[in-house]
Amino acid sequence: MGRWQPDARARLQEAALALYGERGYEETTVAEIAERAGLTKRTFFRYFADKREVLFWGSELLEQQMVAAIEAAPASASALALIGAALDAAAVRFEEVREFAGPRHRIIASSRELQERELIKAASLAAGMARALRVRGFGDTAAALAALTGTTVMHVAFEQWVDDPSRAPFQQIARNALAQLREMASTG
Amino acid sequence: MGRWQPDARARLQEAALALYGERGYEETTVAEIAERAGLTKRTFFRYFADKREVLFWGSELLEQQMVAAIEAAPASASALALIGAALDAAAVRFEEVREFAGPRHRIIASSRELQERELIKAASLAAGMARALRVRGFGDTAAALAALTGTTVMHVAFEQWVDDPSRAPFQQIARNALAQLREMASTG
DNA sequence: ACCATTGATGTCACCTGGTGCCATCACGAT
DNA sequence: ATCGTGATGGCACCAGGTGACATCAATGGT
Repeated sequence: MGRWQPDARARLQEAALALYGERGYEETTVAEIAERAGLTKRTFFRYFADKREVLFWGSELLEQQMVAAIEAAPASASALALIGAALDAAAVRFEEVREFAGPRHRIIASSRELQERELIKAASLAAGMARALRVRGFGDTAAALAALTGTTVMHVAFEQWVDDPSRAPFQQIARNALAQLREMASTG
Repeated sequence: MGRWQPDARARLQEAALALYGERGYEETTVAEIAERAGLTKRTFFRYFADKREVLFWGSELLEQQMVAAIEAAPASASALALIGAALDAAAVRFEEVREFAGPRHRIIASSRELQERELIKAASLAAGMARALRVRGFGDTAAALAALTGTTVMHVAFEQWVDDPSRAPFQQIARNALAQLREMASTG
């Protein structure tokens, strides 16, 4: 045994999730999170850039997997077909963390600061997908439109998926949403 | 003359815009903004909820006008046609403030905090438009997809419009972007 | 002219998020 | 045993943000 317990980062994440859930995000102090994890405020900020980031650590992984799906798809695919592939990749990730998705989502929904952070993560994701689409030869406008449409579908599908009593798979919900959007855009 | 100069809010906005532009957002202090406006930090926070909000005051007006456009459109309109009407309304507002749009946009682009705030304003706008679409009889999913698609098109069009050397009208750029999105969604 | 009310502002104390700097302590390598 | 090295603690400090209270100008009534 050493001076330090292992997994300081994970302990801080667990403590934050618990306290944010029990007492609310704004009512929870970084010092309290650190204390619950057996650490100090100063150490918290060595692992996470700010009080919000502790809930979003690992979001780069989702972006990487969605971008990788775009890069791996067949060359003949249309822009929205590539977005569909990225959403399938997101579905894999979401199902992995389904257990934590509900509580985490409720916490985020309760705080404007946290919603802001989630939105900029989505924007970063869209920027990454747009870059991948441009690499595949799509123009700036087409790439941006398709990538942002991807985050739109992901957002709408996520809201339906989380807390869905029938526990339908995210992939199915997202595919339906994307199909509905295509239908909407091609008629009228 | 009285103790108070008039237009405290406007003076604070001007001071903030100037200082954010000259020295950068993060390098500017609320106390400095207030001092430049001949006021104090405490008074700044009576007019604006936080340091970011001073750049976004009046954004409710845009939302109101876009929602009103949705409410005023003919009953036969499709969801995306209503979004097109809302974008036309946005075009009117944007052209009114074209003079300030460039500097303001560059300031926002320079700061993550400000980008977060802008994103949540767009999300609020989308929520407002979705509500209006539901009132018009569209289902939850269709309303959310269409409204978020509207903010997507607005965002992409805005980026092209601001600082565009040819000074093409926002309405034209947005209509082109929406048409391109429809095209993309209906093929492939 | 005098006074009470009201609303905008100033003053002060305080909390919290966040950071820089340096000290400390356990562990592994030599 | 000693010497780094890396993770942590401690402390001072700044800025954003808020609550409570004081202050002062304009207004209106008497």
